[in-house]
Amino acid sequence: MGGDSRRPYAGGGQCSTSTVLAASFFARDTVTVARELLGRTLCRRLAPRRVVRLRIVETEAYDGFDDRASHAHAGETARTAVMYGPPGYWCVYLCYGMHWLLNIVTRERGYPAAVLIRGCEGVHGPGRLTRALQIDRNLNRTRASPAGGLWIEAGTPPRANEIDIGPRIGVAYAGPYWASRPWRFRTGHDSE
DNA sequence: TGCGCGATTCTC
DNA sequence: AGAATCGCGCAT
Repeated sequence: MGGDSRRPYAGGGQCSTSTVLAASFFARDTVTVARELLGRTLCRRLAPRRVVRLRIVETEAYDGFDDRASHAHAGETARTAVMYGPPGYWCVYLCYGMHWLLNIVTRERGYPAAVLIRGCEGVHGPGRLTRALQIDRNLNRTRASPAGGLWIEAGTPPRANEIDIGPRIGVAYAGPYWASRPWRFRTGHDSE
C-alpha cells in the first residue's frame, strides 16, 4: 500500500473525470505492481472518437537481472532495452512469431523489469488481448498515456481475497525455481 | 549469413 | 499433441 500514486488526468477534456496511472505507480516493486494492476482499466484509443476500456484481470511479473524467465536476463540488447528504461513505458514484442505481447515497464531506469498484461475482462490471453486492441510493435517503447493512445486508469482493484496467485505460464525454460515463482495474479476468472 | 528458440493460440 | 510463423541473439 505504498501511498497514492495516482493523479488526475488534466489533459484533453473528454478524459477529465478519469484517473490515469502515472509513472510513479510503475516505479515500485514489480510483483506489487503486477498485483495492484488487477482491476485497473486498460484504455486503448482505436479511433479519434472511440476509446475501448477493459478491466485488467490477469498479470505476471518479470523482475530483475536474475529472473531467468525474463528476456532481460540475457542482458541489455536492442530487444530488451525498454525493460531497462524508465517506468511507465510499454514493452511490446512478438512472441512465437505471431502474437504481440503487452508489458508495462516497472522499477527505476537501469533495473530491468516489467509486468505482462495477460488478460482483461472478456478478453483472455495475452495474444488475444493485443489482437483485440490492435496493439503491435508501433507501441513498443512509447509511454503509457492518453496522448499515446494506450494507457491505464485507476479502475477498481479487487479485494485481497478476490485475487488468485500462482506460477507464471509458459516459462518452464527458466528452470523449476523461476518457473514456480508465484508471480501470476488473477481475479474474476470464474466464468473463464 | 545462418540457425534455434520462444512470456501463444488454434486445430486435429 | 502439433503446427503456425518470424525477429532476435549468438555462433559461424
